[in-house]
Amino acid sequence: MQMVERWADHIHSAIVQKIVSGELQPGDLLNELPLAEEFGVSRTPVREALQRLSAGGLAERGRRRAFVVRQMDVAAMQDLFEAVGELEGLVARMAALRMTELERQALVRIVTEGERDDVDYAQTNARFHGAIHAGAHNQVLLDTLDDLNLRTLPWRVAQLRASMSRVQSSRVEHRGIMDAILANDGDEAVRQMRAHVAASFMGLMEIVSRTGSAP
Amino acid sequence: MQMVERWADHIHSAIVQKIVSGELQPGDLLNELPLAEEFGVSRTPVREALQRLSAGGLAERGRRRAFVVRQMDVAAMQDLFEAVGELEGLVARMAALRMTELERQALVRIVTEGERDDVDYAQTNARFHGAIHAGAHNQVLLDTLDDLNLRTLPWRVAQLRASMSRVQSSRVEHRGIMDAILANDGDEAVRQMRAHVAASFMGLMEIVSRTGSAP
DNA sequence: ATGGATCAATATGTATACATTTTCAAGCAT
DNA sequence: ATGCTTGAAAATGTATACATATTGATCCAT
Repeated sequence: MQMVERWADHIHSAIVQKIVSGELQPGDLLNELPLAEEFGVSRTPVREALQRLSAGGLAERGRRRAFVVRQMDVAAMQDLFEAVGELEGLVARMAALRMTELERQALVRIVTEGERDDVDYAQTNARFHGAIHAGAHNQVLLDTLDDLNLRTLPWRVAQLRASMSRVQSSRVEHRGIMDAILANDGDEAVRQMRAHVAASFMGLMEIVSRTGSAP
Repeated sequence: MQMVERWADHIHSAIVQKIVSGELQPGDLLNELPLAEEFGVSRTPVREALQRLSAGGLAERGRRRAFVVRQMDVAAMQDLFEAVGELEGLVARMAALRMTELERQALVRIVTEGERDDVDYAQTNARFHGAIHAGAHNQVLLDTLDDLNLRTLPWRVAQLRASMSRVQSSRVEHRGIMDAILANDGDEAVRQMRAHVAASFMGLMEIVSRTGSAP
């Protein structure tokens, strides 16, 4: 009973990886035949993968009805980042009100360990937000937020490498959010989380105006 | 240059309609071959439609990897309804802070006309929420909320017919939310919108425990 | 009688061939 | 030179055939 991963799933994951890593950039063509040849399969599983990418917001239809890696103009980017910020705030407030004692201790551990100098910031940040998402105890909001965050990743990779100065202030913000949650202060958690997300997105708009173009 | 709708789109819309209208109920099989014969096409466009249904949360994989109309246990239902309530509240607050004067007047008109006795409540409710969604001026949140609301529809149809008593109180709630928005009172708009959505979902849990079952 | 293995049935996964649509360019008329 | 028409090229949309996997039942061994 060996379960072999289906090609459609594998191709989907592979293309997602290429998009969020920057190997595929917004506007790049996603034609079926070249992809099929690249993976050594027919167009059928490639089509399924592309349709899923489109449903997830990472691809859109371009000329000739072909899929392209999603492009976003400045307005769309602002909407996306604002949505993520508001949702992260919402989830942070819920976490502040209903996290279990175990989950709170795990959060403290993540923040504390993340303040060491030999740990990867990106991973710490992911674990931090992951812990809060889990603490909100709502699978639907978790999935929704994951989808939106995935859509921001292609635009964040460039920024992540550039601004190491963000790491130090981000650690401070993490601790501030953690304190608000530990104090069951939902409103304060919202405020600080919104500010944290906004700060994380700072400087991305100029990248958009360079790389992105209106669909 | 006549643009003929593609089968995949048509089939997708048709199945969505059947699901939200109750003709297809949670747990019902969505096998490819019967659907292909029903629409007089091959399995290919049917598969695309089903995959899109799954991505939209209206279908899920069942036995034999076949798709079925999505079932939800009580916990999943609570998560979904809570998510909708929180997001509606979020959007209401944003609308209160940034609706244009024109949009505010349109909202007043919708609420006022909705209080007449010869108009359909479901339509009025849809127009009311649509106006607020638009007033939030964020396409991403609008799309997200539309997706989640669509997922609640299959469970609301039964309820909508049953409880006519909700109409009167719902009108009062609409006016309360409107007043908060007109007063630019974001926090009050959140509170009232959450209460409104929660009241709209009242009584659905028992339907879940009858119809739905754990996946 | 029960447990497990094997095999057939059925539905999905993939490959391939054909149809349709969309671009783009070349050519003609104005 | 400009604008429209026409047609060929290329990509997606659909149909069909084949491969694979899952499920359920039957048969055998204990």
